[in-house]
Amino acid sequence: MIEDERVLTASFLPNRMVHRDSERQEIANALNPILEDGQPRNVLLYGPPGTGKSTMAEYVVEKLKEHDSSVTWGSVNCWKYPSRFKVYYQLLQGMGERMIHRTGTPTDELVEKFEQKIRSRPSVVILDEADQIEDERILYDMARYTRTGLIMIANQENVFYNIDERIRSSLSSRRNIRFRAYETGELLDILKDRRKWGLKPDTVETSQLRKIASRANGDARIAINSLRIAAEQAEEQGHEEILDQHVEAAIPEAVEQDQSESLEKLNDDQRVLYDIIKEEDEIKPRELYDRYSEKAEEPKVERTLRNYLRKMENYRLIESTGKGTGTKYQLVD
DNA sequence: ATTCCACCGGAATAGCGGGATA
DNA sequence: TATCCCGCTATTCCGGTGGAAT
Repeated sequence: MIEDERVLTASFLPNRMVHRDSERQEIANALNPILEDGQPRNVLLYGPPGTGKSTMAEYVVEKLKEHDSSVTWGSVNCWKYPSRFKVYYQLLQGMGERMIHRTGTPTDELVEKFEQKIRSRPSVVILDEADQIEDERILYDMARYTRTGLIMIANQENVFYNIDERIRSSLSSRRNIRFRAYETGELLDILKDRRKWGLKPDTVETSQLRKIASRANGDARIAINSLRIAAEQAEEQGHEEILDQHVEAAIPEAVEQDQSESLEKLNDDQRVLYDIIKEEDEIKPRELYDRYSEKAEEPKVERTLRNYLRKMENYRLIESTGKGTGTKYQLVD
């Protein structure tokens, strides 16, 4: 039933981006100067998850490379790699630099190596989840390099509200490009595309795709994953085509997989905190600390818990409401 | 209006793991 | 082998903030 599994994953880079023409054009216009020895404008792509931000960033870079094969580029997920060292390490790895040790190497050495790599060449850096960056100098560095286009990706437009004024001004000429949630009809077109290249003919009906599209909440990642899961389940059960029951089961499964990925990134102590908040569905900090100290074998200090909680908020697993003494934590949703 | 308290998060620091060097 | 260096995490200390109580 499945023709090409990769096409049915959200990270697959399609050879055309449906319903994102103006966005693509805007990014290309901002970056094109690097091909003519000029200074590009930096861009910030912002919008909810599953709206094509990361995919579009890579897509535009691909097109630039087709135009000029000397274009070098790197991409980092700043959620997974938030420190200055890790960002440069990832960038260099992506550029084929394998001879770096993870420990013992000073960050400045990585920065220097990176500068050499991109010197006097057109280059692009993609910082995905840019709001998770822990060291502002990264942004400062990136804005400084000549002939280097910077694509930042975040959920919110106001990523740079509480960062240093000097850094903000060096990024001030950036273009903010909004990626809105997909309409159901647009998601349907995306799914049709994936069906064409990913599945054998006549295995899923358009009405079934429409059902997935309407339930995905404008999130293309959820939609595509749902289609894949439905196909996998149908295949597993030896069917020649996807049945409605497969579609029904696949959608919540896709949502759940999305969430459990985040949960896996928590350490034991963070997990304890998460479970307590889940139990209580709304809890004040004092009580949360106390309950945690009882449950954990080797409780961490309060300040550390605050760091954990902030991190978990960034992961969008929990959220806090109110300020000062009125603060309460709860699960997101 | 003033005081009090819970809460937040920045800055400095120690300890750890692990490569590099001599 | 002993020592140095590096990034990272957890910890200590503490000033600032805003809601609640007086």
